Amino acid sequence: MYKLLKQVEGHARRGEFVTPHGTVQTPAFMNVGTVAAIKGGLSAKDLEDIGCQVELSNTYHLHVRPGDELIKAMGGLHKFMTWSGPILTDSGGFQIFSLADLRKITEEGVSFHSHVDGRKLFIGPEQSMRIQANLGSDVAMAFDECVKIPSPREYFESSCARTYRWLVRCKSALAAYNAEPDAVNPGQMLFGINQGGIYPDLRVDHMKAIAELDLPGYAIGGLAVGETTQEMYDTIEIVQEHMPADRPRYLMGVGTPGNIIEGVWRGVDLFDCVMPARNGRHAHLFTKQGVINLKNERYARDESPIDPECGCPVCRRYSRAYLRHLFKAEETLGLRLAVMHNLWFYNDLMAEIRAALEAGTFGEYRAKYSKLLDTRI
RNA sequence: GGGGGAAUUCCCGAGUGGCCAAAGGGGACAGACUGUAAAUCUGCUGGCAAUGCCUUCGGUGGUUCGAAUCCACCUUCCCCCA
Repeated sequence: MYKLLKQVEGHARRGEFVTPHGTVQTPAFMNVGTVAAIKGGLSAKDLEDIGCQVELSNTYHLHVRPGDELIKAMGGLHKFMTWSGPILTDSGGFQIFSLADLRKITEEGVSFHSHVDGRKLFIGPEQSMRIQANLGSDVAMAFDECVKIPSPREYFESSCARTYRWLVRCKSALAAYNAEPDAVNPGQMLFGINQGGIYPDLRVDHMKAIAELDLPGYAIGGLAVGETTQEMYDTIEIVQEHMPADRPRYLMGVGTPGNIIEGVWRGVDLFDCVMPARNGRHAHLFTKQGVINLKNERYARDESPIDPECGCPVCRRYSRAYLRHLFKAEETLGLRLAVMHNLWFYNDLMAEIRAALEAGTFGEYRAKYSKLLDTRI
């Protein structure tokens, strides 16, 4: 359930999203732990410490290993990973894009060759819903096809139509699975996903069609996969007008801090991205002054924290020089601390955005930070 | 005392007459990363007025049209025998 608290400048919204495992203050960033772990060595406890509201895991990856049946037998994903807050699971649709060389699509669904051991596995709408029901996440994402940009318009047309048919199947399958007596999380919600590349008419037609299915939330998918940043922003702007205002809006896989500010400006409530974790592991750190690469020689004797304006546990204690040393020495502590800082930065960014929305100063906040935060310094 | 082997560009190491500014690896330096096959991948690593030129393969001298590569001596290091 989504409650709009305040509609402000642009299309930006301050709201609350209620899930079976707690209420999410939106706009919010969802922290990506694909295999029920934040890469870089963060625990569920760490997620609590860095202000994470929602954890995100992946259907395909957890199905491959350790198996969704096993997780169900262990009491569901929340209990398994000891995260008691909201969890959203992605459907495996993104793997149609990212594992393009290992899969084949048909109307029924997608057969993958496991990236782990090569074995064949089939995921269609019903399988994706079954897996997500077994995991017991609070939000199950529809099984969609994330199509690379550029692709021929005809491909987007047929893919969108198929993704719509898959969504109808997802809706009835998930309802059935969650009505079973041993359902892990009977209150699990299904979000539909809009596709259509950067073709405005395809995007709008698809959005209108899936909106009629009256789902608890909607996502914009298929962006940040090859188009320009401006095309991405334009697409969000065009689609958001047709997204139900009383449901949460989720921009999948996006993005940089600047992308998030611009997404909020265009009415998005939920975000997720691997960037803070992956780039953190690569010593690429976000600060209020811009982005730094901690491996650069100029930080070798820098006694200051990663970001003087940051209040995270890492910045309160360690110097750039020490963290750089950890990276150069390939100590895993460096990865952990860097990811911790970056995720804190993202969650803190969202808190600042929410505060600015409440104070009516988001326009100024956007003007100050939208470009600055993505700039390499 | 006698015999044998080795010295290569930041490091290790290939190279035994021209295709060598010199393989490969490491390190260093830098870049990429957006619903995670990513603690990964890419570039770069003698100098310069740069489709070419200069300096460089322990040192000095020599052979040759041409030497990191062949010869002589020197220096240093390693191994074996006494």
